[in-house]
Amino acid sequence: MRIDFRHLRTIKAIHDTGGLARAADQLNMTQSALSHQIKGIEDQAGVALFARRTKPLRLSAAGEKLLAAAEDILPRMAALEADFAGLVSGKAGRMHIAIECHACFEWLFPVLEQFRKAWPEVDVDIRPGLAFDALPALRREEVDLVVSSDPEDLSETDFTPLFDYEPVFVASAQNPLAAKSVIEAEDFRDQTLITYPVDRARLDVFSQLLTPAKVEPAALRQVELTAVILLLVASNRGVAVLPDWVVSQIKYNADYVTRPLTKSGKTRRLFAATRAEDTQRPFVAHLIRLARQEAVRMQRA
Amino acid sequence: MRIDFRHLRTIKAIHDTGGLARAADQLNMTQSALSHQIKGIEDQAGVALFARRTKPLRLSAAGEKLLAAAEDILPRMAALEADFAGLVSGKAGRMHIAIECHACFEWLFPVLEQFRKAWPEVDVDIRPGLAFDALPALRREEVDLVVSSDPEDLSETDFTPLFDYEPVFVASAQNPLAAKSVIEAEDFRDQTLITYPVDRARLDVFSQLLTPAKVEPAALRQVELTAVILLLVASNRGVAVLPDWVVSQIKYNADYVTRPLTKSGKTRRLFAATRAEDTQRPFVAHLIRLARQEAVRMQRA
DNA sequence: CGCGAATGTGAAACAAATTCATTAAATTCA
DNA sequence: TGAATTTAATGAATTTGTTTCACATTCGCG
Repeated sequence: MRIDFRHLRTIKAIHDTGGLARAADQLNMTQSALSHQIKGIEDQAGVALFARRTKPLRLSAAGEKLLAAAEDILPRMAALEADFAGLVSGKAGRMHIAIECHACFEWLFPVLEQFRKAWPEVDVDIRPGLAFDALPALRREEVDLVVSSDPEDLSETDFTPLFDYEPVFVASAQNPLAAKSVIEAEDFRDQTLITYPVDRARLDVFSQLLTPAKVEPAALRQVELTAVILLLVASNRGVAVLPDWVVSQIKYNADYVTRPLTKSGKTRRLFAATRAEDTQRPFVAHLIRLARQEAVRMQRA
Repeated sequence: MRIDFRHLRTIKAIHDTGGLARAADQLNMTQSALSHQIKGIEDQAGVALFARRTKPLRLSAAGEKLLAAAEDILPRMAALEADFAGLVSGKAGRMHIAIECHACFEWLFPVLEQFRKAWPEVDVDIRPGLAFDALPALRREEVDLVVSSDPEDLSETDFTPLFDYEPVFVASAQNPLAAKSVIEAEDFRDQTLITYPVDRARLDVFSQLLTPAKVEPAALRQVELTAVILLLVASNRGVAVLPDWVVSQIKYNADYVTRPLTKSGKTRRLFAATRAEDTQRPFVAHLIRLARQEAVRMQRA
């Protein structure tokens, strides 16, 4: 007989009530069961848990140690059960997010800030390094929501539209291309293109424009932060293609101009991908609602 | 099915080995048993522990929580088992001591200091407030050793002699009684008697002299510390009766004199009382040995 | 699409914990 | 002190729960 939670509860009840019979009552068992139980542990561990000389049972040194362990462990177990209860009731859960679209950090943070306040028991995180296989990771429950602009027709996966945007060309006012009213793929041939440090397939400018047109820019430069990209563009160190809302949001410098792109002039749409089973869960639906609201607020800006 | 240590071990093994079959192997069970086990918890708690979509089983949010609990609790349990092992092997244990003789603090502390170093895993303590019923408390395993000068013929209880002493009368050199070479019970009638704050029955001066002679001192004063008793005696605020070794040990002041007591001039003996079952345990026997050594050292002083 | 590896399932076998009935022991109180 | 009462221990029977066995199912990968 291995020591077990049952035994911890037993020793605690005996100590609390001061007797086998009362403890048995509290635990809804017979006195005999408890007697057998403690005999079991004593045999197994080879120590006496109680001083048997006296009639109301008293803890021995070993018994005190077991009791101490019980008082450590039982509350920890209660906490676990509370966790589970939270999970079942829907108040708690996990919301680990993968974003394929790098610029999306910009609007995601305020959304998550609101969300955290509304669902304090939900474990929120953004998982980096999944820009690639984010949808398989969603299916595998490695993450719980993927922000993506390339919906696939997967059963078990829902794509909820968040908002529409348009990739726009950004360049310094000094750049010769500023003179053109519309930018085409060929225009990139002699430019330094500044992008986020992610795979080409995940960048609208490549997937929508340059790759189909088989155009390679003169140089590439990868920059992490949107503000820094715009700074570099403004000082004519290169050109970029960013979602329209990013450009209108961040106005550190008026020295750059924006121009539509021919081929990808068409509107793109951003989606929240979730597992079908989760889409209706209260906190998942709420996060998506918050994200759409934030998008509206942002478009107005 | 209640959550159980078995389940904690299971979830940990599955996580560590990354598969049911391998985990089953590690736990010396069949894969099927684990499958049933997991299903059991999931049904009981109403949460999924694993993402079932993927083939190598992956933990779900609830599973992560259970794993976290396992990693909290299992080491605590291992510690308990180590405690028990120590208890069984005799390296660990409890040594709670009751002293009927109040002066004994004086020589007990250095003994316990040595003892603690020799037996770091034994829980050493001095239990106050048991000057009375110390022997019953010993039998009830409330304490493990009683320092007593009144051995009783109890089965199950051993009395091991520690050392002999003589209660001696102490008074200021200015006190008229200093002129007498031997002090008798009647001499206390017009004196202030200073004693430890314990029951009369536990004080040699009453049990051996005044109570049999039906003599009541003019006044009583109870003082906690031996050094303070001697201070008060030296400044002639009262007289006291103390074990000879106490008086010879503490020589803060030479202004007091010591005189033998007629009636109780006979030697008294101090014993270590232990439960018969414990007397031969290594650390119990060692403590008694240390105590006798300290007594010899002290008598020489 | 099918093979192999991994997991799930149900019935039966097995093991373990609990109960019932009773005994033994210690404590209380008259 | 001794009878009454409370409290714990024991052993056999029963119930409960866990594990195994044999087989079905699912998934991933070539």
